[in-house]
Amino acid sequence: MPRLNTDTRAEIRTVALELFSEQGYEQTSLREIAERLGITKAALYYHFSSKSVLLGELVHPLIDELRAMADRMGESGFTDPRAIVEEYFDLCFRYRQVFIGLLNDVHVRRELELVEAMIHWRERVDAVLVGSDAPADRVRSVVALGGLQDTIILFPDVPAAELRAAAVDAAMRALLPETAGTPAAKGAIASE
Amino acid sequence: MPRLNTDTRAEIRTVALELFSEQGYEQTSLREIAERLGITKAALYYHFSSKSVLLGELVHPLIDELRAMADRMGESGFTDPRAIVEEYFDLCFRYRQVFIGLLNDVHVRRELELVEAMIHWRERVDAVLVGSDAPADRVRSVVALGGLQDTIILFPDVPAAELRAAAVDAAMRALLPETAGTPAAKGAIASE
DNA sequence: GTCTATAGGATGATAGAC
DNA sequence: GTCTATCATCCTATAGAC
Repeated sequence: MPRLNTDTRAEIRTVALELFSEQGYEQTSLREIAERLGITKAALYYHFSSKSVLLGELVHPLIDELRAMADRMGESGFTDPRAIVEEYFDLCFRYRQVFIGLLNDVHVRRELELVEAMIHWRERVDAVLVGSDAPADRVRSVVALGGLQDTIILFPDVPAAELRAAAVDAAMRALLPETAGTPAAKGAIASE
Repeated sequence: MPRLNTDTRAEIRTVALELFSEQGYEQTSLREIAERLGITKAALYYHFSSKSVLLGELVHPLIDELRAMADRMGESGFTDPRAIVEEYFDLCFRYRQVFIGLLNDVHVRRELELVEAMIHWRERVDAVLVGSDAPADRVRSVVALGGLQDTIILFPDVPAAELRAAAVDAAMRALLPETAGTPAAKGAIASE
């Protein structure tokens, strides 16, 4: 019989994200998800045609937002490094459960062909952040954004505002060209 | 019959590391490993008592070295931030296949109880690198070391020396306290 | 050291009743 | 929408022959 007053589809997504994040995608069976909801695997298949489709619905919103962010850069005047770094932090933070639990999962990256997408995204962002596509320069951007992400994973209990301020600050310094130490070196970057 | 002129045990380790890195630990079956070596699963079990033990033999050397590095800090005079960051880069680089392929695998981290180990390690290293255990300060260390790791993953084709120079440099800047821009702020850190 | 054969179990997915 | 029952497939691991 139908369960009362519930949006089963949404509940499945919620439980799936929880379990995928905790245990990994492959290590979580549809049986587990169904059991926690008090339904059967077959009912689950009524709502999602496959395990992979369920995964996609969890991850795609983040991917889409990342893509939209990259699109907005370059086109419009969205080129201020600090603004970009801050927005990237906010995006990672908003989707932190997906970020931590799913984007780091080997199988998820394979299944959704995420590696190429992310590399491509990074290339575009790096170019704007350090104004170069030479590896020696892009390294700075990778340290900045990669390090930024890690703070969200490693400090789940630090208040968001405090974390954001400290992390963005450190990331901005990582972005500075090698001749750093001279605050005026790149105007908007070095100033606060 | 025994295969000629081969060290099967070592070959298993090599092939396992390759496949685990490419596909993830759980996604790689012992059948696959055995097939690639031209032996059977049963032979594999002769050399390694379980899949988990095989995994442990691949990962433990790295864990041990990380631990040894943390032990050397504090005790002896091994406290120069740049030296620590450089050694951390070298360690990550030397074990990059394990680092990229296994430490990022959810199931591996679970199975080897790696999360607590890594968090503990980071706490000790952070304290030496930024001289504080306040989150606002530790963030700098996390950005520095986390970002450093990412460069190894994202730039597999950049010559090691070039990568190291650029990555360590960016990481060192991320470590600077918020009042950065004044090169003399922390002596050895800011100078090159 | 390596083999064949198999136990024992979990999994994703489907068919068809209600 | 949810169920029961089942399929086909894969897995880790073991027993015992050679």
